[in-house]
Amino acid sequence: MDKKEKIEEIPEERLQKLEKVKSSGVSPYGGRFKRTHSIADLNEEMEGEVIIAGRLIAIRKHGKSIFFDLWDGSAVIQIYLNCSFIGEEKYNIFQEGIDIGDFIGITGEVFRTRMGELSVKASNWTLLTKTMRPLPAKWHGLKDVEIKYRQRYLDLIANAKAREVFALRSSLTKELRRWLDEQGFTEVETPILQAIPGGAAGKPFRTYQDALKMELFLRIAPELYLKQLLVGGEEKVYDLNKSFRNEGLSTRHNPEFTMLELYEAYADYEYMMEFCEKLILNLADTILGKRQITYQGMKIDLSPPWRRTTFNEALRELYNVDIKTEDLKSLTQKLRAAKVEIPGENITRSGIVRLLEKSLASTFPTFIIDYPAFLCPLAKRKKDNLDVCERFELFAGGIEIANAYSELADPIEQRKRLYEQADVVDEGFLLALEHGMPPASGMGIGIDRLIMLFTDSASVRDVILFPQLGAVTQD
RNA sequence: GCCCCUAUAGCUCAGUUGGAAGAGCACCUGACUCUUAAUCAGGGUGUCCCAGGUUCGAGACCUGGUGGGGGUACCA
Repeated sequence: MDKKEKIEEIPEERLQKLEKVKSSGVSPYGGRFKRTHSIADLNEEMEGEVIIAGRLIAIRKHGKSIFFDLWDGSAVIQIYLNCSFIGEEKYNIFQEGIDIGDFIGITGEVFRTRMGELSVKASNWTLLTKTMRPLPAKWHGLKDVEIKYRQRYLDLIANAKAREVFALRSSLTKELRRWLDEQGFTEVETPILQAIPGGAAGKPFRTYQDALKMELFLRIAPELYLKQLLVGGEEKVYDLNKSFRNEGLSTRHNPEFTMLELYEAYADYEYMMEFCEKLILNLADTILGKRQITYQGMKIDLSPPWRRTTFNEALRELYNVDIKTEDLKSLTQKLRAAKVEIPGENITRSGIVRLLEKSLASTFPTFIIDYPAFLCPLAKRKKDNLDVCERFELFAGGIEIANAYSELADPIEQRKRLYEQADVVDEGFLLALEHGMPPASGMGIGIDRLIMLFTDSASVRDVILFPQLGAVTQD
């Protein structure tokens, strides 16, 4: 597809209008434009002229006068363009050459129309950008989800809900950083390109470093590096990170996703549960201003303390199985007997998580605690029950939100447990542990999922500006 | 990976048992100096996702493919 063909795709009438404004001596693309106000700033008491700019989003032509709506991201205001006031030449160029979608600068006085609408009576207008394609939707909104995701800018123009979600996302991460700083945490950055991806079970993306002639992987989690910082003397660290997992996509999984991972020395998972409550409640209070939320029709009360139930209790309650006395195989058999569909040989960690997710679509956030040790190789075992680890996961609205544990600091046991699960292990991490890591607890929070919960979004794609989609066909 | 649903105008959608591609808005032409989903008169602007097949005839039926959605699997 060459450039010439691309130009031919632009609607003919837009090309004609472009020529029309050019031949009238109006530049179709402006430059720096000094505004005196944002549109939201405007009010009736203003004296003299204001200068504003924005995108023309609706127009009502009346022969010798035109009303149109100008939007600048802060607000919308009506502009009144009058032929005899602004002059016939300027009026006619506007009338013939300007479209919905164009960016316009306006100079004029604020006034109220007979119908009572706050407006600006234009004494001059400036074309700032000519638009070559029509904007979608006026009052249908934009519904085509593929266009929403591929051309997010159109979604942001057409749908207030989309603007709200991403504004909330921005203020949430901002407040998260502010609060963590207030708690004495240090924000750090850890490698995205890793030679041995660790800290989680996901399948990594592969890449290649030419200069070093080595295969590298995009990280699946920052965990092993953050723990090395504890060895190095940091006591409270976090990495608000993008991690990457080369697996199937779903309403809850995007291949690249945002996660908060934090570690605190001298803490354990009991402490971390309280910390988790405080962290999420602070966000709910400051960002949402409430603790009662609705997610996909479920009313959820965030008031603390949140329910805690052990992994074993949860499974016993739901399926009458007791993992204390069974291994993975008999657990799988019992669950099958309880009519749980389990493909493959044995149930997996994520299979169990999904069972819990489904059954915990409850009205309270719930900590599932004390997981079987074989499900968490990086967590510390409980003193009084070595088959179980000090780990919790937080579920709310049927979504897995957080995952945390008391960290395993024993390098000998850590080496054993990692090699039980994988052939290639990050020896650098084990070497660090051998130099001594203080007792600590760490937690990961799925930021995309937390935003889903806070914005009542059904899909993770609705809270990620540019979610991963398939290839566009070029036929 | 597997199963189900889905793709028609710029947008939102209709299209009957297979028989001349439609509506509203947008857009274009004209009228109109306080409208706000402006109004009035006129105009259809289309690779019916793609490639085959069945048929006298396919937007519709069949096969394969692609994109999208949902479910399921993988995600210590």
